[in-house]
Amino acid sequence: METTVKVKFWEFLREQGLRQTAQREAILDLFLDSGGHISPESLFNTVKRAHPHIGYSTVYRTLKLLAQSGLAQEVHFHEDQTLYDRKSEQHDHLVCVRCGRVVEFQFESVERLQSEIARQQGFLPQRRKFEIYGLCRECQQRTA
Amino acid sequence: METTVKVKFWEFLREQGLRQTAQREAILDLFLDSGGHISPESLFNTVKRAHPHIGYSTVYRTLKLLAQSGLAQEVHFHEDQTLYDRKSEQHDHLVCVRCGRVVEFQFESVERLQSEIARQQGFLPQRRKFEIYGLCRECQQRTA
DNA sequence: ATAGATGCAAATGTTTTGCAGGAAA
DNA sequence: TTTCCTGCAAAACATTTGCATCTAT
Repeated sequence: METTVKVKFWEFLREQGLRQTAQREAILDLFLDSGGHISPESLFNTVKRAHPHIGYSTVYRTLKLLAQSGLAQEVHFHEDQTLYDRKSEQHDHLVCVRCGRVVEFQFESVERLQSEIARQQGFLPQRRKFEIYGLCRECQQRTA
Repeated sequence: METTVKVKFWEFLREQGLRQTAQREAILDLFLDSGGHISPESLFNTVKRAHPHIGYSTVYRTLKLLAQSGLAQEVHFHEDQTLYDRKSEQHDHLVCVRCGRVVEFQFESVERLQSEIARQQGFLPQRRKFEIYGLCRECQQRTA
């Protein structure tokens, strides 16, 4: 079933007149394996094992393509580094400030609240960022 | 009443064994005048008028101090630049993706939703980011 | 054959740091 | 006077770009 995602990316490339390459495939595979929330840096370090000569630029460029194709989404939990998240339905995140763990959640009520607030202020909402930062269960125990 | 805020900053500095300087005062004044959401860059450009020899580093360092003192808060609406927002109660933002306008809002229900979601996942919430991106009223008209 | 893709090195933009001289306490 | 600040230039980062060389189509 990951195959389906892969095929979508190849289709996207074809539509854009772009090419299917070994590097792009390796990067896509790692991105999918990661289960989401991967940084260009760690992806680069991993992909180097299979492609020792690959450059950072190829990783960055491919990740941008994944974002354009709609398969990935850029997120910014840790201020100065971009992570790439697997795109599914609109969802939000809980981020542990100690261990960095990220848990996704999806609540109807967030959606409703967003529409409601935007309407009141005359905004036409397009997307949102809802991130709750705190301590996950494990880190609470290690602290207390 | 801005004076009160200023006094708080001087107190903070004194407690930390730090000093009150003309540059810090100029930066604080501009930060307060801006009404929030100011970038180091624009603050630097403005403060240069009164202090032609001031350096970027002084601006950055002072803004960090303001954040540490609890008077300011770093926010990241536009991916690659940090803005400094005046810290008041926890509040959230609507950001216009076209003109960059930022509107703050404060809804009891966001607070409740945050607690509810965190509880369900076993997180101890500390802070959040809730930003709705879209078109403000004016930009909708210019588009449609 | 031809438009694209790659890898490298150099450039970018933002933020930080080292340091010598200057100022607040 | 002592400790902290400042401004400058240089360093650090993450990310992007120019370009000559390769490669998928």
